[in-house]
Amino acid sequence: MPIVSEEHKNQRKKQILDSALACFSQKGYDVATIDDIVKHSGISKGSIYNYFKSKEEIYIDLLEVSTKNIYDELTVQINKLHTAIDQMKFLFDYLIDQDPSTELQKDYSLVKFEFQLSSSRNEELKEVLENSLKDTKMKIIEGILSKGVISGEFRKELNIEVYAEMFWSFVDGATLQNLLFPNYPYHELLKEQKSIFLKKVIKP
Amino acid sequence: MPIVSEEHKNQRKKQILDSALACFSQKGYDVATIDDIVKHSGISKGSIYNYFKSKEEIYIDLLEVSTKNIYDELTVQINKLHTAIDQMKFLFDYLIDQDPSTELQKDYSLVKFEFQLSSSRNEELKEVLENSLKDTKMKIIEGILSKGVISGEFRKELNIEVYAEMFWSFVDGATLQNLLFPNYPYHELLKEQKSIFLKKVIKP
Amino acid sequence: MPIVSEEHKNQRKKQILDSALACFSQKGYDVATIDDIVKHSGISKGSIYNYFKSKEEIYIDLLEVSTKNIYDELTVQINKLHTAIDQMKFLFDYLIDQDPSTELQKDYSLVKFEFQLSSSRNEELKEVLENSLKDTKMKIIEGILSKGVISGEFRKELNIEVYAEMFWSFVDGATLQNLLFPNYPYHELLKEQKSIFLKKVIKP
Amino acid sequence: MPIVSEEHKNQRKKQILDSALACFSQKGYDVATIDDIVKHSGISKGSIYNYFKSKEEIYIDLLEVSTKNIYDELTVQINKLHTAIDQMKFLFDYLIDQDPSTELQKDYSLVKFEFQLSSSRNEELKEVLENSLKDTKMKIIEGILSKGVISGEFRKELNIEVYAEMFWSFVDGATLQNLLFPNYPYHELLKEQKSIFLKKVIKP
DNA sequence: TATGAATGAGAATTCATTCAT
DNA sequence: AATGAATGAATTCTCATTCAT
Repeated sequence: MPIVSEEHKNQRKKQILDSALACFSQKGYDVATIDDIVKHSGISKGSIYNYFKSKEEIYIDLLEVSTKNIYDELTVQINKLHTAIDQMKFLFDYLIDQDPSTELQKDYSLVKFEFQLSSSRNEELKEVLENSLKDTKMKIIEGILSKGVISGEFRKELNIEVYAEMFWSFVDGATLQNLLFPNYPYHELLKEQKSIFLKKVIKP
Repeated sequence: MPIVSEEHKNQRKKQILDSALACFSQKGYDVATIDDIVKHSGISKGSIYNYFKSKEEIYIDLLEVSTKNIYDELTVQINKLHTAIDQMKFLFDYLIDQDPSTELQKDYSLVKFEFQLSSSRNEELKEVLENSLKDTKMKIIEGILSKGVISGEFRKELNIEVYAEMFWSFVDGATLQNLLFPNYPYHELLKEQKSIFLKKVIKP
Repeated sequence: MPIVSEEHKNQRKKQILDSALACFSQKGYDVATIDDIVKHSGISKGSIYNYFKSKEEIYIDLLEVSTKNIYDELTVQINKLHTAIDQMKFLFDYLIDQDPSTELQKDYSLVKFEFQLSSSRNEELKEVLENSLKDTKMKIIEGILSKGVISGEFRKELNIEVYAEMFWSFVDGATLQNLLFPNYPYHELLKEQKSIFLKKVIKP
Repeated sequence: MPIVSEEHKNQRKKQILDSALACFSQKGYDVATIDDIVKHSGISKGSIYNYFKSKEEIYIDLLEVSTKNIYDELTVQINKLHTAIDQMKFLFDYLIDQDPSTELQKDYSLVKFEFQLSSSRNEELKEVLENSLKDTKMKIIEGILSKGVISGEFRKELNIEVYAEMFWSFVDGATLQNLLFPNYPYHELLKEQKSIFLKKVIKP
């Protein structure tokens, strides 16, 4: 018989994660302190430790929840479309429109990149990344590509895995550059890449 | 021991930077401690602070020196070639051969990516990145592209800046993915990208 | 323990300042360490830094609080007396009675002298000294002198500022010598000075 | 058979002590570093440790040498005068003329006060102070006073020790205030004190 | 003698986590 | 559940002193 509703608890957790996102984005995970989150969220230190058992748990939860939110929504939109080509175009356009991304998008991207980097040194984080984040992203593009191959829209001999990796490595690379350099031609690059990628993939 | 040769001092500095690279790569800049560098290098803490005035200075020097070493060498090799197409191919092949890159290469890449991330939160680092690291990389590719445009090898209407950014965003993106995911098809991706890029760039 | 009364927090602060006084007095500000204060007070290092943000802040607070306590009390006592001559005599007697002063008095005096010295090299300390410490002391003596001039007890042509400075320079000088040399004839000197000073000041 | 002449060694020592005086005055003994002295003197660290076995020894030597220099010279001048009254007047005038003292005078005074303070916490320093510094100063004034009593210039019943202490406690107090407060009326105070002191001391 | 690189104990300060209220 | 005071291990950096050259 909980004193506080599940609803309220989720609300509280979300509040903490939102603040954590802001703080980790601004200062980086290692430099940001629990006190930063306290100040940003207005929630006491003790309370934060009621909801999460460590700073690292906040980090992991943050990434899992954010990623899920973003890609679930995207998947729904993509599945509304009927051809692989349309889906592919939609995915590109969706990513192109992200710039000039919202502050939230930017925060998320920064934190995600740092997480990826940290994960290369920390087994627990790596597992989260592999199982949760990477998987979600790859499923989307692999889904579209195999759908296209099956439907005959895309080239039969297409190496799906390579093209899927190629897709995200370019997008992630561009997103990173875009975060780091103010005049980065994100739009142009993605548009260019869209046309190149489609030409390579679509059956001539 | 004093009144020691400049040679010896440079050797000592290099030793410290080498250890710093290993430590920063293994744990990340924030988590790695000066004591880690002490342990790894066998040089005392006091001595390290005789050569560098802060942990941050080690970080910056490390990036500047490493980058200079890598790209100076690369530039020399490229300049030996006479056509832009050969230079472009050489650059791709050079990058393709980097994988499965030495441990040192990997360490450098990891640290460089973390540096890029940190630089988005720290003006001093950002300046180093802009003035030193980014600049060096961009000059190489822009040099090749403009040489090709002038010589007539490449398309006249080529937007050099966009293609230069595109080139590195892809390479950096792939390098990052390669670092993070063991089965990343780095070779295939770069080869594919080489053929795509050349086709786009070379006058038909 | 949190959500603790303001009372308790003030008590804690006082405890830290008391220990700081003891430590700074015993070893000097620069030589005394935070660990000394930890050991003396039984309060953990982290806690001390919850109450004061630096060693220097402890120093400044210590001086301000101590001075305020001492001179506020003294001012109250002086204001109970109705003639400037009585006030002047009381002030001398009060200072004469300070010797052989309590340990606390001695500690305070030592720390105060060191603070004065440090303040000649540190703008922040100098400001505290000028605005808080010096001012408080000068107000007391200037108050008495001008009261005496107005009431006709003291010589009309008395240069109040000069005599005020003279008063404290002598007292502070004697206090310092007294601290430093065990057989210093503090009593006799102040009694002598009392009679000289009064004779010079009182209208013949 | 020394390689370097005694002359040269003394010259070197003096150079170090001069720099030490400047550094200790500017930053205080604890804060000033051997490297500060190295920088100021142009003499290497190793060399400094050839001439003095520790930072503290520099401190002690500095005080002893400076004090000796100052008071030896003063004693010579005083002994040229034939009456105690003239000597007393000369001493006052000498001290009055010290303000606006030279930078060197100021440095010496600051360092001397700090030394006095430190000596209250350090037996070795205390001994130096008692045996060397205090003694020298007291001898001068006690010499004059007893000469005056014997010659009949001064009051027979004069308590020489008390008046000697009183003299220096006032002078040192004023010197300290003068160092610390830019507008301190050092001249006026000493002139005033000169007339008071002489009146009290000279046989009516 | 002169040099200045090397050393490491020790300083101030921070911060994730705990826990009494 | 919520609070925020308390803790102390861990961090960066300093500096008197030593000693090989």
